[in-house]
Formats: sequence, structure tokens, C-alpha cells
Amino acid sequence: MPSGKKTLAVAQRFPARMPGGLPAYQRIQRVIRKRIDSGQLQPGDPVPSERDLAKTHHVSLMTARHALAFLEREGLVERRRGIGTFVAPPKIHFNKLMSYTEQMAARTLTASAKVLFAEIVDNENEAAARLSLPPTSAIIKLERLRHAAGEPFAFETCYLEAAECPGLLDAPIARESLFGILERDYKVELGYADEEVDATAADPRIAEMLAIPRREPLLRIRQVIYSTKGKAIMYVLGFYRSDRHNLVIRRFR
Amino acid sequence: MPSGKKTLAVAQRFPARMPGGLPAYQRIQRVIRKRIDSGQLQPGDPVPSERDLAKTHHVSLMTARHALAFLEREGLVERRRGIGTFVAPPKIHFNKLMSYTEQMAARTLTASAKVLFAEIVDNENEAAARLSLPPTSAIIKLERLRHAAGEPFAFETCYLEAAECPGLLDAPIARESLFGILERDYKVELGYADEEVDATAADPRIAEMLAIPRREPLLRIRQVIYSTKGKAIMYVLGFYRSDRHNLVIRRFR
DNA sequence: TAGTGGTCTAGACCACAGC
DNA sequence: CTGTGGTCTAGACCACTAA
Repeated sequence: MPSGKKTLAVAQRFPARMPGGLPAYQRIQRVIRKRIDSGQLQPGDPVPSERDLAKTHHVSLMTARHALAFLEREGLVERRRGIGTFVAPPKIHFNKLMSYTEQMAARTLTASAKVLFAEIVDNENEAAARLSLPPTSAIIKLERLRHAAGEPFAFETCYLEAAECPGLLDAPIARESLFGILERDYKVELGYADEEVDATAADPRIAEMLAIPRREPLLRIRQVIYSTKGKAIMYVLGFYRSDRHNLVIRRFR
Repeated sequence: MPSGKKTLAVAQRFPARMPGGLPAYQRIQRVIRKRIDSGQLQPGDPVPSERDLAKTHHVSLMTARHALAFLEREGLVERRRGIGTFVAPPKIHFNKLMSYTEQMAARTLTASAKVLFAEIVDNENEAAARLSLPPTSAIIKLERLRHAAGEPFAFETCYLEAAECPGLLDAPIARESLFGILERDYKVELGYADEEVDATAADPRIAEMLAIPRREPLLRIRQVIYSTKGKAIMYVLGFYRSDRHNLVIRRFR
């Protein structure tokens, strides 16, 4: 009895089709994001209600809800029961995994990077451990000095499994965003990052690179970036001038 | 025609009832959390699938999904399409708004607090602004030195609107968690917090209080805590010894 | 092939805010 | 009162993984 399936008349009118290849809720988000980015929607302005969005996008209420719920987690909108959904003050995108280039762009700064070191190494035990690899694995090590507004802003060291990114060292890593290269050329889907943040003092080498006094406080971030499938892709150890950076996050109870 | 409503026979069997006063998806979360906390479920162990949870808790699939989706955002579980949902490694609860007392407890440390200052003031312009109040509003100012493991760990200054918390200065703020007092005695439902994190150097006063050298790097966190209804409840400015703290967060792409 | 999570429907009732 | 977001149903089909 292969045709035991019922396929109710009511079921599945458009869902199988995803115009643009994107899920409906993400398409709705894209529209709202665009309206905010373009200034068409200002902070405090009301976003269309769940019911409006459902109607205009021809989706069910749950789908429209899903779109708004995610935007709220990002801090892009605020939802108030009985009142509506509103564009949030522009506190920068909370808890959003972005490349350094993207972060600077969000602050209307153009970031550049100077590559100080780019080789395959096999003696980086800690990095290997963070990537869940054996201690002496072949690892791409990439040291970059980050500039913005004509000043040195930060110093980052990236580690990636060499076997996963053949030829990466020949890519234009000096000019292009590493995120962009990974996503476009290596088809890596970045999913999330776990980060450890603390404060530390600039050692002589870093102080000189960042053009600040020795012992100056720095923000230190250790970041393990995972793919959407949960595989550790990259470990980044970064030191950020504290007079030029502050981390903005949102926590929920 | 007031009775135009249809009330389909199929609709609403149990939903109106919330045994325990809690939404179904939160009850499911509570059960899973309990099993993890008690060690009954270890990191890597599979969590019941959406369909299992739906069956055993007598809810629909969407509701079970909702429960698991939130637990994933907290970093408590990991979901893998086609495979299942698993208890995540115990990286501490990401992006979770917790009081200092709760955070230390999660690290199996007992925190205590010494109150250095507790008065109503009206000249804290910046704090007032963070709380969205007029510049010279009456504000409760509370300075506390945080101890754990017999050492000074951190220095925090809290600001709350005085009109919202009458009598707070008479509460046992030295012994009890401020979060607990607010939630229990003032019926405040804490919702989320926006935080700005950077690094700074210890000034003479803070260095002495924390028993560290001057100019030592500290983690500085400015935190605005909001109620579930989006009202700013408390502003906390904290300095944390960087050798005793690191912030753990998760970001999503 | 069976089982998982991901997306989606077409509604429902509730709690809440503002008029 | 209307309109909003919050919770929920009883399914559906899809994409994916593993046996």
C-alpha cells in the first residue's frame, strides 16, 4: 500500500516553492532589514504587525511570527504585547557573528588588513585543541594587523585546518574578507561562534604594532567559529585597542 | 451578530489550561534542564526528539520545537538536522542574564558582597540617561565590592529608579541577591540586558579595593537591565579582575 | 528506508494595551 | 471595542543522515 498517504486537499499550496531559494521567514526578514537599512524605517517606527506581514507575504501567522522573533533576538526590533513591533534604537547588531571588516563597515569605517604571517604550521597545540584536532595537525596560521581610519586598531591571529582550505594562502587574504572567501570559494556555511572575552595588558610586541604604550589594557577575544553543521572551522585570537572597541551584547533571562 | 464566531469542533482541547501556570514549552524546557542539571543527561547524550517530546508532553510538534529552539539559543543543546538533538558541552550558559551571585554559583563559588555605599542621589546624570530618566531624577545608588573564594573579585555600582523600588535600601542587600529581591519582593520580571564591554586600567581607588596593582587591566561592563515589558530597571557599571573573570558569549550568523 | 530537524498552514484562544 | 503579540493545534512536505 504505497499510497497510504492522504495528502489532504487543504495541504501545501505554495510551500514547496521557495522563490529565490530562501525560506519565507528569511525573505520577510530581508524586506524588513532593507527598509531599516535604507532609512525608510527609523528607530521607534512601527514594523508591520504579524497579521499584516502574513497577509502581504501570503504566509501564515506562525511564519510571520518566526521572522519577527528572530529579528528581535538580533536586537533589530522590539516587540510589545498588545502594542506592536518597533524598530529598535541602532545599538549595533547584538550577538551577530560578523567579520572584522563587516563590523567596521557597520560603524561606517573601512577596515584594511596587513598580513604579517601566513604559513602552514604543525606546532600550535592550543589552536589544534580549540579546533578539536590532534595536537600536531597541519594548521594554517594567519597573523593580521587590522587598520581603520588610518590607525592600527587590532591584531588578530587566525587558525584553520589546512586540509579543509587547500590553496587558501594563495587567495587575496590581504584585500578580501576571510569570511567572504570561506563562504564563496570554500562553500563553508558559517553558523555561530563561541567567544571568551577578557582584558589583558599589551606586551611589547603588540604595543609596538598597535602604536600604544606597553601595559595598556586591551580587549582579548578568543573565538571559535563553527559551521552550521557544528564543525569547528576557525580559531581566532584577537587583541583589540580598548579605546577603539567595545563589545555590545544582549543577554536573556 | 455577536455570535459570528465559529469555534470549530477541532479547536482548543487543553491549551487554555496551563497546569502550573507555565506555558507548555517552558514546562518542557524545565524538564530537560532538570535532567541535565541532575546529571541524568550528560554532554553528548541525545535529548528526546521533537516527536517524542510532543507525544510524551501531549503537545503539538511546533510546541516541542519551540522548546528545543530556545534551549539551543542558550547553548544548552545542539541540534543537527537528520540526526537529533544533543546535550551541548558544559560551556557555561551562553548569553544568559544572571546575577553575579548566580554566575559564581555556576562556577561553584560562593559570592558575597560588601556594601560600600547605599543612598538615594539625584546628581547621576549618566545613570539617569541609561535608565531613560530625566537628568536629576532620584536614583538609588548602590556600590558593592564582590568577594569570592576569600578574595575581592569585582566592584559594581548599581543604579535603580528610586520611585520604582521604595524601601529597597532597607532590604538585606548585603546578604541576598539583588535579582532575587527584585523578582520576589518587587515582582519585577527581568527580561534581558544590553551590555557594553571593554577593557580599562585600574584607577587607584579600584586597585586598592581589588588588591591589585594600579593600571592593571580590568574588564569593564556597562549593563542596562530591562524588564520583560521593555522598561529599563537597573544600570550596572562593573569592574572585574581580568585574572578572575572571562565573559563567555555565543554569536550567530 | 526510517527517523531527524526545518519550514509551513489556517486557523484557534489568551493576555494585554489603548481608545 | 479593536488590534497587538504569545501560545498552541494537528497535521503537512522538505532536506538531510544513517543504517
